[in-house]
Amino acid sequence: MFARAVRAGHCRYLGEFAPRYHALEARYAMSREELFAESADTPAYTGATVVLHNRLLGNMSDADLAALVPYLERVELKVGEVLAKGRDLLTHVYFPEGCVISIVAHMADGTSVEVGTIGDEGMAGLPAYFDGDASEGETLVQIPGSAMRMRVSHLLQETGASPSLRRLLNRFALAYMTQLAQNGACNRLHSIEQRCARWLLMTHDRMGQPKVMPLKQQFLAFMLGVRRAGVSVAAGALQDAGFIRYRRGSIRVLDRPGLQRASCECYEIIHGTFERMLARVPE
Amino acid sequence: MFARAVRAGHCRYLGEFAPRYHALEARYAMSREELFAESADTPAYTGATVVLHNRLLGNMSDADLAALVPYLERVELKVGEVLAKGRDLLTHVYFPEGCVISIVAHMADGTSVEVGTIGDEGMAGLPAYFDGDASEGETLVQIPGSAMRMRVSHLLQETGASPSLRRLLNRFALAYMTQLAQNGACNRLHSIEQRCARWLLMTHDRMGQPKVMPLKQQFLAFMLGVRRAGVSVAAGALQDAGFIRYRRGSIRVLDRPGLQRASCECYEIIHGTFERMLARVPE
DNA sequence: ATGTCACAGTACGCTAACGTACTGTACTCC
DNA sequence: GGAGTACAGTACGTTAGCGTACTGTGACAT
Repeated sequence: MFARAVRAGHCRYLGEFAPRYHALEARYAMSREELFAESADTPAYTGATVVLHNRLLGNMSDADLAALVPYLERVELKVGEVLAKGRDLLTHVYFPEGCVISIVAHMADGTSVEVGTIGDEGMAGLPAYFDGDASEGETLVQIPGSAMRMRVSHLLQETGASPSLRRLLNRFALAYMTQLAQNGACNRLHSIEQRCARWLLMTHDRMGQPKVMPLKQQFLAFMLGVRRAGVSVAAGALQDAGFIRYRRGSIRVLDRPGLQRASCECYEIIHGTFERMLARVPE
Repeated sequence: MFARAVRAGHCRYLGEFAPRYHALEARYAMSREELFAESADTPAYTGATVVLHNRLLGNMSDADLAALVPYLERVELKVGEVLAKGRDLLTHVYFPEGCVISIVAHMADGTSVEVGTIGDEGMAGLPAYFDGDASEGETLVQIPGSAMRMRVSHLLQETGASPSLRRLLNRFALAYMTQLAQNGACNRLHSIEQRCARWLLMTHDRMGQPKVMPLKQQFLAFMLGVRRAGVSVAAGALQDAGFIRYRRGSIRVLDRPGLQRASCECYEIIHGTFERMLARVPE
C-alpha cells in the first residue's frame, strides 16, 4: 500500500520525531491521498513516526529539514483562533497541515476583507521571519486543523545558517506577495461571484485534503468584504450550476473545473505562481 | 549651509564614486530639502562626490553601503518605460531617487490596476532578490527621474555575505508586503476619491522632493483601475477643496493635511509601516 | 415531539461607479 | 495667429453591489 504514486516533494515520512532528535530518515514518498488514507487509521504522531503534510517542510532539503525537526511541534488550531493582531509579533511560525490561516485587514469603519491565505503550501509568520512588526492585519484560523509550529528564534537561527533554507522561504514569500498583489487587483476588478469561486478553490487547495469546508455565509462575506446577502446570491449561483453543495454552515466542492470556469484568471495566476515557486529544487 | 538639519538616515554624502572604489566617507547628514537645494546647483554625480537620495541606501550600515557602492550606477528612467513584464526577471535592481516605479496587474479583459508603488524609500526588483520569477505584473516608470541600479548577481553576492544587508532588504520587503495587502483591502472597501487622494500622497512621498507631478487623468485612471471620467470627478472634488491644483497633465499638491483627510486610513497605515520598517537601526 | 434559533434566501430602494459619448479648452505646431 | 489635437469636464442611462429587513427552514436541544 505504500509508496506507489509519487507526488514529489508534497509530503514525506520522517524518522523518529522527538525534541532534539537530529537523525532523519526519508522512508516513503507517496501521494497526498495515500498519506491521509493512512493517517486516518494511525495517528500521524505515534511517537515513532511523524508524517509532514506541509509542502514547505516537504520540499526542504534533508539537511534543512533535519535542522528544523527538533524544534517542530504539532498543534491543533481551532476555527476563529487569532494567532496575531495588529503589530503583535508571532512567537512561533506555523506550517499548516490541514488548517487554513487567513490574514484579514480591518478598517476603521468596521468593514474588513481577507488579504491573504496560508495553508499547507506555506508558513504563517513571515513578518517575524523578516524581522519586523509590519503585519497590520489579523492572523486567524479560517479552517480548523493541525499545524506544525516552531519558535521564531529557532527559525531565525537556522535560516541564518542555511542559504538554501532562506531561498526556500524567500521563494514562498515571493509567491505570497504575488497572492497579495493579485488578490488586491481582483478585489478591484472582478465580481463577487468570481471572487467567491476563487476563494473556495484557493481554500480547498490549502486544506490539503478533500473534505467538507465548515463555512457560514457570514464568514465568507467577512472574508470577501461583502454583505452576507451578496454571498447568498453568488454561492447560490455556484450551487445552481452544480459546482458546490451548500448546507447550513458547510460547503462541499463538487466540480473544481466548473469552479475554475466561474472564477477569474486570478486563481490560475496565483496557483501557477505557487507551483513554480515551491517546486522542489533538485538537491 | 551644510549639516544643519539632520534627518538621520535619509540621505548621505559619499566619498569618491567610481567603479570598484571601496573606501567610503560619510561627510554630511542633512535634510532632504538641503540636499536637493544643493544638487540643483551642482550635478549629483560630479566624479568626485555622489549624493544618494534613496532611503534604503541611505539607511545602510557603512560597511554594507561600501560593499554596494562599487556596483551602483545612476540611470535616468523615462516615463512609461517598462522595466519588466510578466515573468521577466530584472537584470538589475533599482533604487529610485526621484523617479517612481509602479507594479501594475493586467487582466485578460484589458483592465488593469496598480498593486504597488516604489520610490525613494525602496528598491524595485524584489522578485530577483528573492530568487524567483513570481512577478506577474508589469514594472513601469510612473514618474520619470533618476535611480541607482546594480546587477542582481552583485546584489545577491553581497546579501549572501551580509546578514545586516539581508535584514534591511527583508524589512523593506515586509513593508512592501503591507503596502500590497492594504492596497488590496483599500481597493475593495474605499471610494475612488479616497483612493485617489491616497495615491497622490503616496506618489508625492516617493518622489522624494516637492515638484509638480506629470500625470494625465487617463494614467491615474489606469493606476486606480477606474474610468477616466471617474478620476475627473474625484480629482475635481479634491481640487475644489483646494488640496491639489490640476493643469492638463500635471498635478501640484497644495495641501497635504487636506489630502490626508480626504484619503482613507490606508495612507497612514502604509506610511507608518514604512517609517517603522525603514528607520535607521543604530550600528 | 416540539420549540427555538441560527443560518440561508429573498426583496426593495439606494448609491457608487460604469460605459459611452459629446463638449469645451489649453497647449503645440505650423 | 490659426488649426489641430490632446486632455479635462460633463451627461445620461445602466448595473453591481449596498443596507436593511423580513421570511423560510434545517438542526439541535429540551
